[in-house]
Amino acid sequence: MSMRQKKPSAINVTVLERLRAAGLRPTRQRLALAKLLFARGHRHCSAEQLFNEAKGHRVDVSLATVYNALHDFTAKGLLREISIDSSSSYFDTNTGNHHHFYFERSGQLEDIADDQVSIAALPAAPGGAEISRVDVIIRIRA
Amino acid sequence: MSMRQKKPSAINVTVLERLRAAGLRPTRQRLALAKLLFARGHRHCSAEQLFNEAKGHRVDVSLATVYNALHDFTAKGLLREISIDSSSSYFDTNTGNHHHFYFERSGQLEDIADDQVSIAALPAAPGGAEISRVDVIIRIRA
DNA sequence: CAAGTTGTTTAGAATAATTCTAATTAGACA
DNA sequence: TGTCTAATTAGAATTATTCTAAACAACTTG
Ligand SMILES: [Mn+2]
Ligand SMILES: [Mn+2]
Ligand SMILES: [Zn+2]
Ligand SMILES: [Zn+2]
Repeated sequence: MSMRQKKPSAINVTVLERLRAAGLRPTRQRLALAKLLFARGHRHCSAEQLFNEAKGHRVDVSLATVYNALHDFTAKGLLREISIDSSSSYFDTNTGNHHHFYFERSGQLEDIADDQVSIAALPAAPGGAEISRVDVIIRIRA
Repeated sequence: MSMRQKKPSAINVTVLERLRAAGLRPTRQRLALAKLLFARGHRHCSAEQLFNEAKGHRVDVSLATVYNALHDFTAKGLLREISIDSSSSYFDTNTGNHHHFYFERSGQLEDIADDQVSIAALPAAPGGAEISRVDVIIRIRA
């Protein structure tokens, strides 16, 4: 009974399947990053944050790979990219319809469930163009 | 009757008064930039755009000054800064309540009058914090 | 399993928007 | 006009992000 054999845990299997289902090769780096991102609850995370978190967990991964993974995950619909503060963008593990509180002082984002906001009237897109999504951002001062 | 005396035009007087009213010294550079920004209709303008426009109008002004002016104008409420695309921020000459179409392909912004959007329900800010503003962005694909 | 193929990772350089520094210039106002 | 203070500027610095091209690893096929 070798100590080498590591049986993949439930969370690892889930993450691996998510990557495969998205058409992304489950590399060591992507698995580790996806685990950090998706292990528990929804989050809003910058590239730098994820990179530091990886370092903290002894996950050896380059910053370029963090950017690659975040963009690949976003392209496959596993993440949503949010640019609110021009200083850096956030990646949201919640890809469903929802909105945000933005705390101007701290730069934190907090989810607002879709049904908490009701938009009664919306103008038609000019020229009948297709709406890709509607973002509501409630900015909180201080 | 000297050709040197230049009587300030109506638009120049207006711009000068706006700067003074805001507590900003009406310098040659600020007057020229404010004229470009506020001369006609509302606009959404990046620093680079304004800088190039100034060059086109033979307004000799440094890029640092363009940034300084845009931030000073924003701090005094003459402009509103908008960060939608993480690649650069826009400055909006419309500082009243309104919302935006964002054309993902071109990066253009278009105003939506406040009364065209009706938000029936909004969650309370956590901890009774003060809402500084609510932004609605309708993203248009293609 | 052993290629062979293709996608991924990476260090480090490059890019680009923005900010900073420190020296010069120019409004304001007595 | 002279003094004071704020604004402008060139150019360097900063910072998030992207690019390059070489090494590597996952997948496929035989
Ligand atoms: Mn991005
Ligand atoms: Mn800014
Ligand atoms: Zn979210
Ligand atoms: Zn606007």
